[in-house]
Formats: sequence, structure tokens, C-alpha cells
Amino acid sequence: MNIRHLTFRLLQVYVAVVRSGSMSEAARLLHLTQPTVSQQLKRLAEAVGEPLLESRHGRLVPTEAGSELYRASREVLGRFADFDDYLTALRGGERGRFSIALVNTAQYVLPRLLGPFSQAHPEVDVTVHIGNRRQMLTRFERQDDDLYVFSHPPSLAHAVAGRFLRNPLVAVAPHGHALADRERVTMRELLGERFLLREPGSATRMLFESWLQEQGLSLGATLQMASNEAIRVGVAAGLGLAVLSEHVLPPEHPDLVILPVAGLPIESHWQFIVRRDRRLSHAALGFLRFAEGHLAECVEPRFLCNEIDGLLAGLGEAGA
Amino acid sequence: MNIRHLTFRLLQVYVAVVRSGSMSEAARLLHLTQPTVSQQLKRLAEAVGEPLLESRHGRLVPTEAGSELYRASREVLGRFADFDDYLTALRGGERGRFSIALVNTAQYVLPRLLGPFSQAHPEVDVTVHIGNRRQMLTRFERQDDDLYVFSHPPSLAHAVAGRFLRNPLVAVAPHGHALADRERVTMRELLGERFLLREPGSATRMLFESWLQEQGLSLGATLQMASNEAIRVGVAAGLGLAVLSEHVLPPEHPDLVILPVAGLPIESHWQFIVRRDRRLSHAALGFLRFAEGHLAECVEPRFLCNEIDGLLAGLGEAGA
DNA sequence: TCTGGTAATAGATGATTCTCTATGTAGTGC
DNA sequence: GCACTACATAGAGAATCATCTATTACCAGA
Repeated sequence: MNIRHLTFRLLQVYVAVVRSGSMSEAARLLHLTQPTVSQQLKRLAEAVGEPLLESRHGRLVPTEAGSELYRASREVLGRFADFDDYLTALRGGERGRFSIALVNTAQYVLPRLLGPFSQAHPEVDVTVHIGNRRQMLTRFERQDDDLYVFSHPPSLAHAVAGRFLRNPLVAVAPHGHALADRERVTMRELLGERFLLREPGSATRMLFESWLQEQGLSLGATLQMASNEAIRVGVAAGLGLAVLSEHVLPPEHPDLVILPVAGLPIESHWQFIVRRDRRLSHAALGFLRFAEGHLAECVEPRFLCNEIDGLLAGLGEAGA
Repeated sequence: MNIRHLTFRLLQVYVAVVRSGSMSEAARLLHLTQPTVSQQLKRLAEAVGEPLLESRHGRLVPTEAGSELYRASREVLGRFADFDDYLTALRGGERGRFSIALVNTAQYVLPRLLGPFSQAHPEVDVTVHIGNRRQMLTRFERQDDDLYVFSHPPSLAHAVAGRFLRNPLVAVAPHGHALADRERVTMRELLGERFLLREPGSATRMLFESWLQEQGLSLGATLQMASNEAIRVGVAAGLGLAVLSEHVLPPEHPDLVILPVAGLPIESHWQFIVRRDRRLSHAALGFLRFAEGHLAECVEPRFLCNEIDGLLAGLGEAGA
């Protein structure tokens, strides 16, 4: 059997003929002429190298080889129909896989979106990578993921971004701190205290430091801890003060106070970033669409800042 | 996805590329040039409507859609490889089906061939139809079967024949019959006795009657029985005489004697008959070949008359 | 024996495919 | 930045395909 010149079309025609038991009938069903079907069948029989049909009492019935070919054809066409369904699901974003890389702080909030999304699209596999800004930048450079969440995007030369959530950085002090009751505090007043800082690769630290620089200030004693949690607990325990994303604070935080420092909160935003030079998986696109539609239900209104539509538009233009 | 222009060849190329992770490598394996492979893949991706491969660290790896296509392709190609095996077996006569139609008398001998054949080719289904000559002729006209066994073939306009076994018709009488000891008996001497005859459609009867006619003789009293067995038992019981195929007699038959009638035995031969206007199944052809090779082992030498090679030759010329 | 339906063949044509060579482009690794 | 390898594109010729119309051949039933 010469498989080289076997087409799926040929099998479709063959199946139609076997089913209807007649070439003319099959031709009608397929919107072809009878000679076309006749010739296709001839080609198919040649490819197989064996007669496929014989005329019994005016009906065409498959020979032995023909029966087996019919079985094989149906299986094969069925398999590709399944594949087609798979593609449809893939394209609809109902199935598939994508990975998203988050800077540390965003992990406090992204599950609120990913949870409902996963529930709505159980067939989509999501992989979440978490690390500090520097680690995420590496992943971004290597194009490891479909989506990235940064507060300040890296170079947008090969990417598009869309903000979706406010990320205010506030100064926190332990409950009962001397300045906690003041209506207004200046940063300068706090410089004498020890500050707990994230590690150098962290976005939170970077933002805080560049803000300080703008103000012409620099910190005194510092203590470095590579985790927002550790810092929050450290501040509560009286180790010092810190500037943290408000998202890091639990809804109720009786052991901490937010100091009303002038110039704070530092206003930043998280953004979804998508590389333009990497094809975005349908599933990831589906997630962005979902986020755009359901963001308001998933986060507190005061943080809301839905500019994902702009990102989607930017992608559309890139994809076109 | 447009399945119309999907070729098995395309899938083969695709599978080779996915397996090797490189187009150039696949091209070498398939004895093609790299641009050819590149272009084929492009066509395939177009047919699918989705990117299939992406370059990761210098290797081509399938996208999601590509992975699924790879799975589908392998299944489909595997299915057709199986089909190919099936064809091979079919062509080798190792598998398949055929039907053979026997005149009654031949049933005493054909199992000796069919038994060993079935043992050697357990995957071949054989259907045996048995009836008298007239019934077999009807089947022959309707082209119901692959092979027919007649003693005298019908018109050979659309068929070829090959003798394979002598079928002598002898006169039998009960043990102790008055003429049993004579060295020579003429038919005329027997006409006074009652003869047990098969039914009119029978070949045995036809042969006997036409022999009688040649001799210018006609029978007196007759008794008709539609079974060789019944006639044999009837003769033994003294109901009368009969002319029967020697094959009908058991190896030992103490209750019967063969009368040495002048002009008997009537020499006839069984033949395999194959219609020339019906494609002969590989299995049936395999059986004929088997019969040609093993006939001598399966029947008594005195009946042997292997002219099947002529039949096979006749088929070859028709098939070419 | 005519008639109707069905399959096969012939002949034609535009589209598609297959495959090549030659050349361009883009990552990878040093 | 350079060399190397691998993929992409262009262009071209031969082959094959898909499909049609028109005709022929065959078979079964009236």
C-alpha cells in the first residue's frame, strides 16, 4: 500500500460511498459529480493496491480489504474530528495551558483572579511562578512564560502592558508607635528609626529607594529580609518600620498601624505584561479576557484600575 | 481546520520533524531537502490553522496544538500501518474468508483437504455450502461463492476449472448378491433389478443416466432417495442395487460388494471451478495453492489426479 | 427489447503539490 | 562580533489532483 498519496478527502469520499452503497448517491451527498467520485475511488483503490468495492445485487459493498479500510477510515476521520474539537476548545481558551510569572507581592492578590478563572475553565492548566522582580525579569528575558505581572514594566520594546490594580506602598509601624496618632508625619522624622527592607532585587525596595532618592533622603539603620511576611511580622514585633504594599497587610491588622507620611503612599500599579514576540496561548488570552470582565468582582474597589482592554487592543494589533 | 488537503505524507513529515526536533535532520531522514520540509510544515500549519512548532533553545518543540496533532498523527499513521499489515496477511492468504460450494458427494472427501488447510491457516474463515448439482449450479449462476466443486463443470464461458480427484461411479449390491462372485457382469443382466437412484438434480444420477443412454439401456423399477447415505444403507439392506461414487463407500464395507459390471466404473473427476468474472479472494487462492501442494498427502493415491496447477495458471492469465 | 439508473472512461483545465536550487535571515555559541 | 547552523523565502518545472462535461458500457426490470 502506498500511503504517500493518501488524502483525508479520499477517505471521506470512500466512507460516503460505503455508507450509501452507491457512487451516484455519495456524489449527491458530497456535492460532486458521479465521475469524480468514481475516479477518486479508483485512485484510492490504486493507492491501497487492492479492489475495495464490488457490486452485489446493484449495491456496492466493500470487499474484505474494503471493509477493513472502511473501519480504518472511520477511526482516522473520527480521530481528526476529535482533534478539530480540541482545536476549537483551544482557540476558545476553554482548554490548554499557560504560565504566569508574578513578582512576590502580587501573590497576595492574584489568586483572587486565578481562583474564579480556574473554576470557570477547569480544563485550563495554569502554572504560576513567583519570585522577586529580578528573578521575574530573568524569566521575562528568557521568554519563559505567557504572562508577567510587574509593578513597573521592563522595557516595552518587545512587549505590551496593561495596568490592572493599584499597588500603594505605605509606611507601617508597630501598634502604639509614638507617631501613630499624628495627623501628619514627614519621612525625615522617621529616618532615625531602623527600616526593614526587602532584598535588593525586590520591586518594593526599588520603588521605595527611588522615592527616597527623589526626596533627597537616605535611610539610617536597615535590616534586610527576603519576605514581605517576615517584614510584616518583624514590624509588628518592634524590629523597626517598613514600607510595604498595602496588599501585604491582612484586612485586620491590630498589631500594625499605617503612618500618615507625607508623600506616601507611593502610587504604583501592577500590570500584565505580554511579550509581543512570543505567540500568546489562547488560554492566556482567555485569562486576560476573563480578568478584564471579572476584575471588579474579585478585588476591593479601592484598588481597582482596569486598563486590560488597552492591553488586549495592543495585542490585537500585534497579532493582525 | 481544513481537512481537505491533509495528506498522510504531510503527517509523516511532521512526525519526523517533531521526533528529531529539527527540520534539517528530518529532511535527511526522509531523503528530502530542508526547504521541502520547511514548506510542507508551513502547508500543514495552514491546513490546521494554528502554529504547530516553536523554537525553544534551538530545538523545535510542538505548541499545544502541535502536541495534540503529533498524538493524532501517530495514532492515525499507526492505524494505517496496521491496515497495511492486514493487507499483507490478506494477500498472503493467511487471513480472510472464502466460501466453497460442494456437490453432495464431494463432502466425503473435501474435509480431508479443508482440515489440514484450516490448521495451517487458522485465521482464514471457510464457509462450505453443500447441495446437489442443481443447487450448486444455482449458486454458481448467482456467483455466491469463491470456489465450486463439480464433477462435470457447467459452461466454462466465465470460469476456469481444474480436476483434482478421480470420482469413479461403481455399481454396488448387497453382500451375497447372486452375481457378486462373477468375474464379469453386463449392465443388461442387472436391468431386472430395482435400482436406488438419487433425486433428479443429482450429478451422480445424471452421470449414470447419460451412461445408460449411451449404452442404449433403460432401467426398470427404481426407488428415489435424496441421500447417498440412505442409498448405501438401502442397498445393504437389500432394497436394490445402485451406482454410487466410490467415495461414498466406507473403507471397509462388509455388507456391500462392488459388481464388476462391464463399462463401469464410470470415470468422472471432481474439479475446482472458479468464476473468471469474480475476483478470487486471496484466501481462496491460498486454498487452491495449498490443495495443489498437499493433495497427495490428503487423499488415497488411487484417486489422485492433481491438475490444479493448470487451474492456477488459467487464473494467473485472467488476473493479469 | 427498450428504458432508466448506475458505474466507467475520455478528455480537458485550472489549481495544487512536490521537489529542487539558490539565497536570505536569524539565532547560538565562542 | 563572527562563524556556524538551521530555518524561511523565492522561483521554477514536472507531476498530480480535483473537478467538470460528455460519452460509453453495463445491468435489471418492464
